[in-house]
Amino acid sequence: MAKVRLEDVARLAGVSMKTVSNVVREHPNVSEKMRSKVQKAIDELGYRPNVLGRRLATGRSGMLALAFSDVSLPYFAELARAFTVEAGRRGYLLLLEQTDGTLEGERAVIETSEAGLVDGIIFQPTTMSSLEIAQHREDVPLVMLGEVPAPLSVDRVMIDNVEAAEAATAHLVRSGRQRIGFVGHEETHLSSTSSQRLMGYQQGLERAGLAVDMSLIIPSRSISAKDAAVAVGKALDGGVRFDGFLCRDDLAAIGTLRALQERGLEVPGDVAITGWDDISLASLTYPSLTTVAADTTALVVRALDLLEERIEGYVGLGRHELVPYSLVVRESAP
Amino acid sequence: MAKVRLEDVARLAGVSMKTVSNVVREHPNVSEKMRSKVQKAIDELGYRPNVLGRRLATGRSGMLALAFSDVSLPYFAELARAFTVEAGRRGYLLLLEQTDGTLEGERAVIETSEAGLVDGIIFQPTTMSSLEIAQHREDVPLVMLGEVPAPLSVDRVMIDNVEAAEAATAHLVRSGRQRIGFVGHEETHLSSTSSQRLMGYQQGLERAGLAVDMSLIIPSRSISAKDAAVAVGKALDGGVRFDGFLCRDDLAAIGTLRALQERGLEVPGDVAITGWDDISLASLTYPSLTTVAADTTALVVRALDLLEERIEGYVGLGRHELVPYSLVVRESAP
DNA sequence: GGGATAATTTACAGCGCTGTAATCTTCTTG
DNA sequence: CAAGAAGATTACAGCGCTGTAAATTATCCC
Repeated sequence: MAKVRLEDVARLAGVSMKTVSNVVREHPNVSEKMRSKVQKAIDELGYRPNVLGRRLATGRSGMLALAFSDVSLPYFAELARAFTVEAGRRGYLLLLEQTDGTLEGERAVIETSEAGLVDGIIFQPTTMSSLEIAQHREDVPLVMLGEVPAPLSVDRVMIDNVEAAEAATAHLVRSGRQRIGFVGHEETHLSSTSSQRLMGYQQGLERAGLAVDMSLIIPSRSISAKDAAVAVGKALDGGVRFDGFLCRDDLAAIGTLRALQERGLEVPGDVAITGWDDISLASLTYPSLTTVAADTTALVVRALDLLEERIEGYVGLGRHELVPYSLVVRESAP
Repeated sequence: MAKVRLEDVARLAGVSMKTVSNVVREHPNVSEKMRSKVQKAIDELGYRPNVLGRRLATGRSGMLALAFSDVSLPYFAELARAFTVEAGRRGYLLLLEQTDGTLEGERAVIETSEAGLVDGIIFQPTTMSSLEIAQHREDVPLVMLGEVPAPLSVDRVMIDNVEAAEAATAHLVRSGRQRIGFVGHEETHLSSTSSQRLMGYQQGLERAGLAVDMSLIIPSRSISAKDAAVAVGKALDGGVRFDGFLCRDDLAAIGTLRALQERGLEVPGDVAITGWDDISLASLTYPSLTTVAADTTALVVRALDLLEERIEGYVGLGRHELVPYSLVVRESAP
């Protein structure tokens, strides 16, 4: 079956192309008579509008790009799901782009976004500088996610990482922990995410009158459970004692948990652990993880709200919004 | 800065649009003189080709859709990552579609694919019937993934689930397990995936001379670690004894692990567990999971090979291919 | 150096659709 | 019942690009 075009339908129905177009798009000013006549032709021919043609004509592609480092990280996977669903509800399709957290990858995202393929882009950078982000073509609406400093001109949605980290630290302190470690940040090139969480950790300790002990701060070769396990294991084997861990994210927490259990330490008996992100597996480890949970729904909704406003033509300084978070208390740090 | 079109570049460089187009696409027959002249104009204007225009003209969108139930499931997230990367290597962008495993969702995928937006689609259905899949418009190349029976006309890549399940079962038997349970299939509307794995489980038991005991077969309310944990917990609390579990997937295995640990049972001492998918966290649970690992790279590469061949115009009966798998032996079932 | 061949470059028609503006109907209302 | 308003329909240009085929220029060989 050759492809059916708008024109074919118009010819069969004996009306103009525009009328068919109006019927297809449910334009209000179409008489019932026309509508049914055209609909009949559409059904008969099995016509499907070609999205590309429409998009060229309207200048809207109906697609959004979602760009972050790596979907295989559970937090991003869950974020991707939430965005796909909500974007779908708003009539957009989602293009997935991964940057691997590299500068090249992030630049590629910006490039792609300029090719007119997508109407807007939701971007969680890891390394790109705020300056460079600000220089992207202004005609492509962009909303940032995450902790990288946002240029004044760009919208951004995040949670207050410093505050949340401080709250989690306070929670550990409250349960009597004194030697609280921090695990999972990068060994070099600290990301903004890690640095804000570290800052909150430090504040939390200081506010509790505890000294920051550098030997308790354990970086990880990569953002993964495996490397966190290795790093924590090495520290433990090196004789460092901990009674609590503020982990940069749930993956680090899972790695930490394993490193402790391998060595016969009890969680939370000997050591308490908090994670970050509240990935769905966080409630299924044993013990389950106490973790910082961003209000993902709010995050997604606000990000898309801001993006749609930009797409509708809003101009103005970047709006920098915070969405709520909560500390979900589970077994690993009651 | 208003958008720059091909025509603007052509005018500035004093050449035809087609020549600019040729330069942009690195067409071989362009003289060096022309190339540099045009390139200069391109740089001066900051021209970026508009992908939509190109695609309308060539009839190729350069996009592929990847459709499955839910990216937030780790296996799919990891699959999505592999596909994005490999598709990117081949010059395609990936559109993510989620079906939630519902018939509606799966139909929507087929619909979208017909709108000419994507050049092809990689689709892992859960419930759609082979007949209905076969009826999709033939002009949209489609490659199936997974265990749903594939129509004769459609390409499909999978691993031999029955054989793999049998192998995993045999592995459990070999370590002396006698009361091996199966966990994680649907309570009603068994998916093809579950049913094939159950079949392999049954074969494995029978071949070892063990009887199939229905009380050891534990369905789960949903494909999730949480529901698997609940289901297994209920069985254990109901007095059913197990010394091994073949789990439908790693999530079920994680849930099972937790259910056992909560009740003070040792893994693998009292009970051995195998999972399926080898998600990245499988090596970081404690104990780590023995699991069936599909050769994802091969899967992705073959799926894209087949799809590209279809896009290039290959017609012919559906090719049904198997890719290798292996049983990764870790702590949960040594 | 002339004719033939190969290499470049160009003009132009679309790809499939929608916006605009113009035209034609139908409906109100004094 | 006619004039004007409102509603429905249409013709057509054009979104930004590339394929085709024709036109032009360069290259080759005896």
